[in-house]
Amino acid sequence: MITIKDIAKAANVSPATVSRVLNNGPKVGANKRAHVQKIIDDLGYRPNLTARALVKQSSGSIGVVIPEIFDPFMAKFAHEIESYATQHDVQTFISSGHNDVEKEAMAINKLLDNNVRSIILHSKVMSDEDIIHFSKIVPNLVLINRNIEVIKEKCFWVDNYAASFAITEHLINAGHTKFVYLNSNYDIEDPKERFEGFKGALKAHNIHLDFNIVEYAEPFHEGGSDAIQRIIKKDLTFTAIVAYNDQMALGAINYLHEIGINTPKAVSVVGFDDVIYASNSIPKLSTMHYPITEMAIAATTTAISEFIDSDIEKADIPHCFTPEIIDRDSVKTLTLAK
Amino acid sequence: MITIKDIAKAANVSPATVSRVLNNGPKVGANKRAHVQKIIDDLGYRPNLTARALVKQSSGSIGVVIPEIFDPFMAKFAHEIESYATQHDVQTFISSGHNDVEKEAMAINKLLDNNVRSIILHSKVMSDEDIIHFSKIVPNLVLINRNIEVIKEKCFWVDNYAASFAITEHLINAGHTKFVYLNSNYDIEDPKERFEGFKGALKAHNIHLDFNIVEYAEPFHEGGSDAIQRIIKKDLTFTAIVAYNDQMALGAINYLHEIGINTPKAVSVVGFDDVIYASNSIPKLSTMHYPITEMAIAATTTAISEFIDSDIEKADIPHCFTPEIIDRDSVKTLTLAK
DNA sequence: CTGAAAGCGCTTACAG
DNA sequence: CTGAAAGCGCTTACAG
Repeated sequence: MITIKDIAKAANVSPATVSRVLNNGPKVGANKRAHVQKIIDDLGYRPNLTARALVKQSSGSIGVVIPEIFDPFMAKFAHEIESYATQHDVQTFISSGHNDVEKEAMAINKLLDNNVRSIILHSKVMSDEDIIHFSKIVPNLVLINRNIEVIKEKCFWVDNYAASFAITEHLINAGHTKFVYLNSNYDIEDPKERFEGFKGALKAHNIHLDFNIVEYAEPFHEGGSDAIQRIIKKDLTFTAIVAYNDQMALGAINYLHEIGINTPKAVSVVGFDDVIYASNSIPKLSTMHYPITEMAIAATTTAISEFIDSDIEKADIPHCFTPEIIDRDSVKTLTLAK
Repeated sequence: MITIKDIAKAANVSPATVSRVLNNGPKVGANKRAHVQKIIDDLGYRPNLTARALVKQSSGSIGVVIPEIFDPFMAKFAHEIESYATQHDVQTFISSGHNDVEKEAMAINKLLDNNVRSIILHSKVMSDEDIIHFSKIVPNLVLINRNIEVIKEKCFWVDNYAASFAITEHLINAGHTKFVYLNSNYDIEDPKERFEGFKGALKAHNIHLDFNIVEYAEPFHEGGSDAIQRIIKKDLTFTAIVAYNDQMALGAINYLHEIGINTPKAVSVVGFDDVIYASNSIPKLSTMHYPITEMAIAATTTAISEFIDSDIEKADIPHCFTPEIIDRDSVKTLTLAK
């Protein structure tokens, strides 16, 4: 391994000077700087980041803790964060928290042991108190999909209410009044907020809400399938399904297809998230586009802005994001008899 | 930050002794060991991994370089590697190489700068020479989905020929003789090997192969859709489609659906990989199950076996894997008139 | 069984 | 503008 001393020797300067040119430090003569730089290049020297991290008491890396890398929604987040961080020459550690408080805490601690400069956390299971606790320990804790008042400037979240309101209204504008709502059975904020948005839209249009029309299940393909199956058994009349997310929507569509009910001819369906499947399904799903890229950039910028050269004004970074309607093929406009 | 010196002072021993109990080192009296351990626990001391890595000239982390975290197939690989590594208390760095030789090399170098102990690489764009070059620089370079003779013991790959042969034969056994092959247009080994397997199966059953029936496209949903569209224009007769992978298969199924051709009634379709979509589509896709979990475990074991306590015999780790047929709903058995 | 000392490869006051 | 020196938090021969 070639070290800073080797360069110093070869260049006939002190290690301190080499270090200064490496870090674009001040007070190095132009000539000497060029000379040293040439030797660095010639010998292909690469600084040992571990040593640097030790003296600086901090590495040039950030950590990311998400529930599962495997989940396509999360994978996209991780991908966008990593890609943006890499552009700015910062290394990213990605860890899974598996939706378990203990495991998330463990992941954070491991990251801390590795002296990351910042952690971007996506947690739906930690309490506000847990997170506030960690925000005091972690050098720079940034949160995605979470809004905690006291650390608001480190939070990036989506306006679930407005988004759910909008997609429901989209259906109402298409003439639908008989709804089914397929909700997630996870005990977190998002399902509640989205359901509130749904209720809000119905109310705004004077549509009565019968709680019989909502079913809860795991927010995945199977869950959507199960939930709609339970609805069907109730023998209700409906023309539109609002699902908690795309996966549930797609699960419902598939179940309906199996029993001979066509989407969108017989029933319209909308999802939420706009995951990759949404545009590859039959029919292509109308849904709310989750601004993952924008959120990832905002969060990563906040995570790294303190240790990179950046001309981004913090004040310009948005914290609350509103998804947009992507209207594809799963919604039919009703022509009313009345 | 609480350091080893703080513990030493509190326990009235030398830092060396603390270090020894931390590392389960030899030659520490049981009493003293217990005493020191208690102080460590009480104070909640966590060793600084950066410092340790510096003196050991190597961290307890491994690096993973994959084309894209975002790709569900790759995300699964990354997930399985990370999860297995975490079980053994080793931290994982995940980087994207973006299918670009320069970027992959960059990712590897960055990982090296961070003193990872091993790198698991999934590269389809580097030449054998490039990889052999890196295998000399990287402490322990492990390859997935690649088989390079001279570093065979570090390689883990799939028998594409056998797998493709098997799934094609599955179709032949169901009575199909008129095929279409939708291939990837990537200039890498896999498409060639799988196509050879397809040809091999036809030959074994004396079925004539007209090269007119193969079309090339990007190995994604759109590509499958494009490719089958080109086939349709040729006005060929066929009852079965063998696709390079699930995404192309699904793209083809969707396009056929749009023009009113039903799978599997009118045409049977098989994929390859068994990605998550394959079991959530309409119809559920018959495909070859890629043993990602098993391969990830084998690769990770090889990557970390040298620095963890492990009773796994290296000789017991398989290197070549054969996918299995998963028969779902996209293949129809033909009852022949003849 | 235990401790004092050297050293891993850097950075950064400090002094000049 | 430049260098000698100290130190980041550990581990590990070496000596006893």
